[in-house]
Amino acid sequence: MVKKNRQKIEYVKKCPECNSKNLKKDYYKAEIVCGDCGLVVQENLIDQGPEWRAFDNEQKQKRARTGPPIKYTLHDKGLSTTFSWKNIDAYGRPVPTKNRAQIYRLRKWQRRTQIANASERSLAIGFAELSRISSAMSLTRSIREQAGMLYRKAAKKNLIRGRSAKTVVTAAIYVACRLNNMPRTLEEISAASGVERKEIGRTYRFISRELGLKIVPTSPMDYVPRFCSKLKLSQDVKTKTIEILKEGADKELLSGRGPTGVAAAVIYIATVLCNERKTQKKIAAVAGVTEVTIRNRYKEIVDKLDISLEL
DNA sequence: AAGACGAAAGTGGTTGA
DNA sequence: TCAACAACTTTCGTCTT
Repeated sequence: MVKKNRQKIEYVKKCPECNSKNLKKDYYKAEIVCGDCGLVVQENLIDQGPEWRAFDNEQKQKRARTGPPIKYTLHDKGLSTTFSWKNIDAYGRPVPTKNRAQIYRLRKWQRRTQIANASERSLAIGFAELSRISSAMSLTRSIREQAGMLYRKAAKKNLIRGRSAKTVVTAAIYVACRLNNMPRTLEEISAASGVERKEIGRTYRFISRELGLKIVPTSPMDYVPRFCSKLKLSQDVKTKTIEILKEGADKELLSGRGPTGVAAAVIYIATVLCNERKTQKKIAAVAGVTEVTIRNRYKEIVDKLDISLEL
């Protein structure tokens, strides 16, 4: 359902003369006229609606020349100016009656300029959150944009209802990373965004299903460059790792295993082979798995590929 | 003392009846 | 809806460097 963007003016409801509710708005003469007795009940009417009409969302977007104010801070936690509903001034004195009407108008416009409507608002919150998280994770521009696009799509499909904007944005980032073959682990994204891991996973599954995204399972290869550089490993190790992974993929012994665990184990093997040994603990920390998993994987791989690791 | 190893029990999510 | 299940984690004792 599309919400009307038009602001409601507080119109007179009944004709004071004949009590008829049959009032007609006349935007050309800018007045409200009683449909029964012809009395002009309100003058100087301002037509706050657009002069065009739109019959669907696309038209609405095309024709709208203005949007909500692009000031993210307005949507930030209490950073924006608000008017108290109480009729007292900054010193706690009651506002004189003659100024009340003015204050009332100020309040009204304050509200109106801040929030165009609920969906625009959550969009703004989302984008503010998006830029925060993506810079914390130093994501590339194209991933940011894709995440933004996904978020917009999700918003259009009303998928955010019942979820927090932040969670949906976070899930969008996760998806965008995967689509660009630059996967991040759920832990990494969780750390940068402050959203719980399982919450991200749930939301990510939900939006990828609803938006009909085809997401291929991640390959351990995608993690290698990032993990290696975090561990400050040489190019030799990286090359070796990729080599082993390719061989492993050919023999189909990597399927069904967590890609991060496999990547970590193969990196471990490569460091040993290249005499650049890192502890399992360090690799495990970078990859977000436990040492035990590394051990299990690398035993399997060494067995199947006949790699001898003399120490 | 730190790292590596492995057994055993626990966890969260998927699957199939 | 529930139990079975696979992958992975946690925990902990033991061995190795």
